Amino acid sequence: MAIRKPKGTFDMLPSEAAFWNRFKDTASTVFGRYGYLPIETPLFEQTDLFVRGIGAATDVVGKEMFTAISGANLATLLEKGPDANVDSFSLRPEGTAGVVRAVVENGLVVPGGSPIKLMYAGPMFRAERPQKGRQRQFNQIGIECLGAEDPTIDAEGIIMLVRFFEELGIATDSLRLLVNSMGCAECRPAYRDAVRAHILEHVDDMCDECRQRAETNPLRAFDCKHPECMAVMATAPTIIDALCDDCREHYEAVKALLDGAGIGYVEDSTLVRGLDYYTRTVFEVQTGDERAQNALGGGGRYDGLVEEIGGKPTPGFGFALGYERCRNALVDAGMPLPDPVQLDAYVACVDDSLRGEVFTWLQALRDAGLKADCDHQGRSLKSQFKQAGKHASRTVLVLGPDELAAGTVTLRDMDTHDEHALDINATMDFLRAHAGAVRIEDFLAFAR
RNA sequence: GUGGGUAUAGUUCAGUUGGCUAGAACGCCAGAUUGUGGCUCUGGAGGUCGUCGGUUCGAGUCCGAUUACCCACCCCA
Repeated sequence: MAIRKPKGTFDMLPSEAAFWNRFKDTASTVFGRYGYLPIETPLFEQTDLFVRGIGAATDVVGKEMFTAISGANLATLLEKGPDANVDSFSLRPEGTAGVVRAVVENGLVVPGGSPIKLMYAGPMFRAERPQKGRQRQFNQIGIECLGAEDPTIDAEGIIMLVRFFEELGIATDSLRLLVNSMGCAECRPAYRDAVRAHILEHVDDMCDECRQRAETNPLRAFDCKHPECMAVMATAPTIIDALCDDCREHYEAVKALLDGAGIGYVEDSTLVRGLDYYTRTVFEVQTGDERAQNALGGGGRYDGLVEEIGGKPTPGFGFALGYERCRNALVDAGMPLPDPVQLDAYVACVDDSLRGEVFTWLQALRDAGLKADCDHQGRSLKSQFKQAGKHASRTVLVLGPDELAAGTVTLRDMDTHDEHALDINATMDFLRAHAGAVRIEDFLAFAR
């Protein structure tokens, strides 16, 4: 039986891949305006980085990581059992931990120094049951800003995200921006205890999972969709009331900056990010319709993360966007994927004896900077023209016995149907004179 | 981990109470007189009907198992 792709993966065929490139380019352009610089980190890291960074109690770390142990270590593990202390690596389930690790390891931020702004794009891996908008290998674009606690970082980050969606062509009035503050190490523990107490008070009305959450992570009960649980949580104390003065001030400042920039948002005191590292500002962008997997992107502040993975205390802020989900939203809204095939010139061969000439012309065109191709299957001239049409070629260059005898080639403009007899030597000279820089418009202008 | 759905040409799908030599559209290939595309017309290639087993004179069609995929819950981007 033919080998198939692993569950939850997909092939990016040419038009899809072209769109992914456009997505990355758009992000690079927009985020670049805010001073964000590109970074690439490994697709796998030591498992411990994610355990400490994201949180051992999270679903992402607890049951969704692809973890590998290299050959020799595997032997040790088999020999000594689960307590053996061996290197374990995991495919990255998200981008923040790796970037923060790189910043710390390379000393990119020092206490009291300038903040650094970084952006990344690439695949993430989670061993989930696949469904629409949720794959095992999926692509994210994200940004991280390390070393600045100021609310302007949070606000400009959110604005930047909105601008990105605008630039991409997603109608922003079809999106919903939710914001909240989760407090900090000062005020969150007390709030967490208050929520736990509230759950325990109504424990008989709640689902098994939420009872469990009371112990492990009470805030997550806000995400539960059981009607009974939602009813209970609707009367739970809100984080906003529990914020310490510093957090409240920070939160108010972020909102004021968003208001000033004319960014519409909805305050949602139940918005709880599922990763443990978030503090203070958290936000999420959703599609307006109530589809499954409607979170296109989300993020927030993580002032404790750097320290958690072994760096000096350093504030941080970041967000990530799911490429496939944004793509789905755009396609559902009627946007066509780009057509990746668009040749400048197709070289047609009238007689088999001239295939050598065709090859020479093809190389000359390509070296001049044009996208050019020819038939590789000995097709008829008529069929070659069909191929040119299929590849949306702007022109066709015809080489035949008649041309050869006259020392010319025929250039057909496929849009206007005009044909020009070009002198071989003069044309070759023209192509060579502007090697690498010829555009098809230049070539057509030369022909006239 | 839990639940539901679907598996027939490259793709999207028809196949009526079991009688098929398994079809359509699109795509692909080739032609429609002399060296020229898109439209139209004609012809052609391409399927052990997911896999294994059962019922039957006969199974794409019924039954069972299995695998894969899709969708939803959960979680997250």
